[in-house]
Amino acid sequence: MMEIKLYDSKSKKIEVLKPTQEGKVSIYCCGPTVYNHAHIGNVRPMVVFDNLRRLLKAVGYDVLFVSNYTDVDDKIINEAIKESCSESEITTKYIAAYENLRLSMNAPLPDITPRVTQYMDKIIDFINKLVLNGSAYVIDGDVYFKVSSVPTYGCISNRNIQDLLVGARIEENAKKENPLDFCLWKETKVGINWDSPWSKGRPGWHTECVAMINDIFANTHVDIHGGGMDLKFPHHENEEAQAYAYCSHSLASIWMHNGMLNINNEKMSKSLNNFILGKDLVEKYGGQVVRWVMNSTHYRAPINFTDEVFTTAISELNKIYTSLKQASLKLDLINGFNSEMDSSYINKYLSCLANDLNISDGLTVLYDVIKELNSSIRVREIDAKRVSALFNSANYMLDLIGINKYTKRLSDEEKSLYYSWNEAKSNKDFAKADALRQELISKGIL
RNA sequence: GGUUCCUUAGCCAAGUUGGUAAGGCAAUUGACUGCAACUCAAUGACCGUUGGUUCAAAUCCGACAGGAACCUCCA
Repeated sequence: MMEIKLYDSKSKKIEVLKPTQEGKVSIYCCGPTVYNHAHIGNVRPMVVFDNLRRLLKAVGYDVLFVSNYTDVDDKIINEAIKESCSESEITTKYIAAYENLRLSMNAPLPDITPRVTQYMDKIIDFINKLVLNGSAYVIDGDVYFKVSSVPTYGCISNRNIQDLLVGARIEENAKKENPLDFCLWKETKVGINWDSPWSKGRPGWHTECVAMINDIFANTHVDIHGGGMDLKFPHHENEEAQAYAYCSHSLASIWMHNGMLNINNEKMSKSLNNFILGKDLVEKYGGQVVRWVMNSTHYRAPINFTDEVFTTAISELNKIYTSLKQASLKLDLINGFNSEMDSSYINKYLSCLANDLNISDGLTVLYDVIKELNSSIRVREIDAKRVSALFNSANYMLDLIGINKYTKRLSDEEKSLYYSWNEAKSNKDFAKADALRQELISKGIL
């Protein structure tokens, strides 16, 4: 099996993926808090981890991909109050919207999508174990995690407790033993809440993922844990700390973080009023173009969205599909399709992707294929075997990064239309030829 | 204040272990074409600035300039 190399945020090195179970890879990716439509920042991890999932499957792994929905949160409660409805009405609505968005981005749903509300017993149980083993403490119905109980605290985000304390804001919550301690359970009187040994309340955000991983995956461990760069601290740091406190080992073999997204060189934020929803962008350009743009920059680097990058993406996709369309047409006319691929191109492509998902590098291989394809269909009599292999290879490469394959085939009627056009041309009946050409174009055949 | 990261042609962008820079878009020129479109070919980089290490640096080390993220909810 081809070796997969991925950058691990914790070791700060590119590591070879060594799954705990032979032939199987487990991935957990922090999902959205479903209080609103997903913004384009949420779209990036969809794409990045879907690319990873596709690659792992392509090289032969059995992949278990889990991503949660945070459906208990202050923002959800506030939204429910604002809309005067229940929390679950809010979350149901936005989970559906999120799933639609995923599908429009050609990112299939995860294998499992646990929700906090479904795991409340497990979460309470998990917190309780941390209280019992002394790494968490209870004050007035709240439960806090004791950061000092974990000597490795800071290992994910490369911080030390000293620096964090210096930089910490003045904490209004005087109840905590240490300003860095974070809330695992919070007593609450507003909004939805659950009974617990400590109070009626709800869990803190940082504890849900660990508790769910603990329940879903064996040994409180996943091969790959992913999310946005901004989750490194405090979210992932706190997850890791809880895992250590709970079972004395790391939560994940590889911690992957995708880069952020800027709009015209500015951070996307509500205050700057440059907040773009995923659905709006998809409506404007289509999921394929958006995905192509996201694929064009390495996943760890920030992407800057400008109109120009979308214009470029449209040109690039057009060029590729034009080539595939013409090749398909030529093959279709002579029933020249087979299922072969060019293994040399494919292997080269795979090894680019296997190197920490270097899609840019991989695209050079795709462009090589397209170039050869274009040349090979311009001859009088095409080599169907070769053209087909190139065509299939390009399609396969596109699919690996979540871009649609070209699959259209001509009907007999469409074929005869094409022949009529050729005939008119050879008869030098250009008026008729132009009319037929127009028809072929409007039918998407040319 | 602390911690990271980035700066490669008009634009996007790759560049594991140092050996004089992939690719794409746009542009110009040419070829092909009934006219187009498509396609093919050709044409571009003192790798932010400046010191240093080295036979050799975009790649390592230092300084400077500019930009970004995190340290608080955030993908």
